[in-house]
Amino acid sequence: MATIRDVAKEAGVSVATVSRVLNDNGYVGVETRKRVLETIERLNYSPNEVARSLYKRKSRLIGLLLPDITNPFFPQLARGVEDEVNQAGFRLLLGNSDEEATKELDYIQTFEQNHVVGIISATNNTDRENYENIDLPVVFLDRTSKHHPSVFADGREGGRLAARALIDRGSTKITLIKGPAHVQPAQDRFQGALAELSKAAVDFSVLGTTSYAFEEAKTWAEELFTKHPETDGVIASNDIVGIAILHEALRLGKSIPDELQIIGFDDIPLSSLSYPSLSTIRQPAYEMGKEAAKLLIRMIKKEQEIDQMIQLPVSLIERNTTRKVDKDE
Amino acid sequence: MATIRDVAKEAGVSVATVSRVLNDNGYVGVETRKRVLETIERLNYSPNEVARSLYKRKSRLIGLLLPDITNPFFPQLARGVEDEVNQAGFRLLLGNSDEEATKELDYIQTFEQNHVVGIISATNNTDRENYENIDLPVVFLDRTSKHHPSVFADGREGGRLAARALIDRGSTKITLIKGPAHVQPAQDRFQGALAELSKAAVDFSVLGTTSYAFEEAKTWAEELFTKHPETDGVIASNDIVGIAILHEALRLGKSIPDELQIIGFDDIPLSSLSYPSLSTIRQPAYEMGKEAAKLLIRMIKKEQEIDQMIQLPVSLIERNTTRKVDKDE
DNA sequence: CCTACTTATGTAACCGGTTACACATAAAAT
DNA sequence: ATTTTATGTGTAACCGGTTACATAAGTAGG
Repeated sequence: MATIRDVAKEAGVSVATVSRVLNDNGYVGVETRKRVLETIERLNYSPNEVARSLYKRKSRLIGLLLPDITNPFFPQLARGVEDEVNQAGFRLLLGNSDEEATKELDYIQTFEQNHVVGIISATNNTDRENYENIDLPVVFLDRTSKHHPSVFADGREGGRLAARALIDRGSTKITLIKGPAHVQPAQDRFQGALAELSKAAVDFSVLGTTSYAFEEAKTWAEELFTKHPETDGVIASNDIVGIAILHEALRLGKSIPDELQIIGFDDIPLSSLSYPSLSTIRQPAYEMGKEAAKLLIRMIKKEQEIDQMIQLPVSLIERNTTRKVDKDE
Repeated sequence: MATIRDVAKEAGVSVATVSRVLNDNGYVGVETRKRVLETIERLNYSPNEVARSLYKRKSRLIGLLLPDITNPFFPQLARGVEDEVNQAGFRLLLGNSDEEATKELDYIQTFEQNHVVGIISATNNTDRENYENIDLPVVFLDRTSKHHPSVFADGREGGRLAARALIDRGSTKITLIKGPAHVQPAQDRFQGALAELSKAAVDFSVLGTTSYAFEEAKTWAEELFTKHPETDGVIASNDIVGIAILHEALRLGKSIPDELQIIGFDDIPLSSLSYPSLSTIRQPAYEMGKEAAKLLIRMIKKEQEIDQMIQLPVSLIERNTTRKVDKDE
């Protein structure tokens, strides 16, 4: 692998000149520049980022910390982040925390050791000491923090929308699935839905769950119909749980949406492919990722004041697990 | 951020000694070691990976190149890779290529510039010049290459299994969906299924597709039933397409699996949550990721000769889009 | 004609680790 | 008692970029 010194020698100039050509700063004569560029080409030279990072004390890497890329919601976030940071010349160091504090800490350390210029984290416990003595730009994604800028969807409003949707469409015995207690956005949705249900003239019950994993979603679906067989409307904590419930309901021979309405949360790509297709509250995951990345990049470039909180709107995606409602009611 | 020199000064030793303590090599007195460790603790020192990488000419990073993390098959691969490399102390630099040669090349360059110690790529065009002048260990995942070790599932056998399954369960007018021509494993499956169908006493037709994206899957599902309304068995190119077809079939009022059997490929997590749940050919994605990582790590450590090709078995996952068959036929 | 500024280029220090080599002492071998 | 060998520690070069500073020539202004 050729170094800048090789190029310098070959082109008959000093390393400083090569560096100037490379970074397009300082004065370089037209002829010299041409010669250097030609030599770079010829030697197939590409600068060593590591050496550069060492001197500059910063790399062109950004750390992205997710709970679990295997959960279909996160790849979309990740893709949004990636597309945006790439455009600005950055690359991603990726980590899955599995919501474990140790793994999280390990990754944060890796990020620092590798001189990342910023971190985007979609992790719980946002205010844990983990993030307190970091002097890097940090943006929380799909989470909120008092101490760091955050990008998230309006979960409360989402919960309200979901509840309103079922109520408006005639469900009267609603079951509200409460997602894991430690997952912030799950609780926001829950609170929003709870508030709306409380205001309305419907019966409802709450079913607590502890994770989002596929396997367990099936268990909860079964539990739901054992505990609340008479329910005629379910607000799921996310689309995976929603689809699991749909599956179980069909297995039990329930007619959807006539006997039972179901509404999910997230709008993961596969939701539109369930049958009946799942009505859901959409979070603009890809856009959220992009916004977080944009925000982080602004922080990295120290552009003016940055918005501390970016809340993106959620929307009701009406598909076929909820009944149609007359527009003019 | 404290440096090794700060630690050395504080502990009253030389940087060499601190380095020896850090890396646990060379001779260090018991007392000295204790003092150094205590100082490291007190200063909250953690070594700068970038400086280390520069001297060693290798980092602790591994490059992972995927077509698109948004496709539900790949997060599983990625997770397998991550879990395995983490255990060996490596971290991941992630890139999505979107199957575009330019992006791919850009990422490979990033990987090299950042001194990654190895690359795992799940990219087509494995034998493109891209990978020819790399003097790093490269493992192809879910793809094969003549020049580099590869980890992949037995796609041909998968195709045969899928075809056999439908034939054995009584489909006689089968439609075989041919995945994108440039995606190697899709073609393997296709060839396998084709071979099996050709041998059997069934009618069949082939429908070509050009991508795996969600949106387009719906289009092909519609196209399928327009062109071949009488089909009673579909071999989908992957689970997403399979689920899209299932969705469309149900929308058209077809009874599954009585009127129409469907078999997918991959066994993505959501396949078991479709209704009826999707029968499919399972690829052990997580394990494939792990195997690829293990292989790469062995190459990095230059342990003995390495297996050039690791083929993992596929298996038929019989769920409810195929009919039950008597065991003793 | 002299000063001041612009343009062009080179030298060497620096970033923060790692390690070859030198040196010193103590213990073991001859 | 002398030579080896094992143990413990320090000095400085090195990895490959970037950049502060020095030097020099050309040219614009007074």
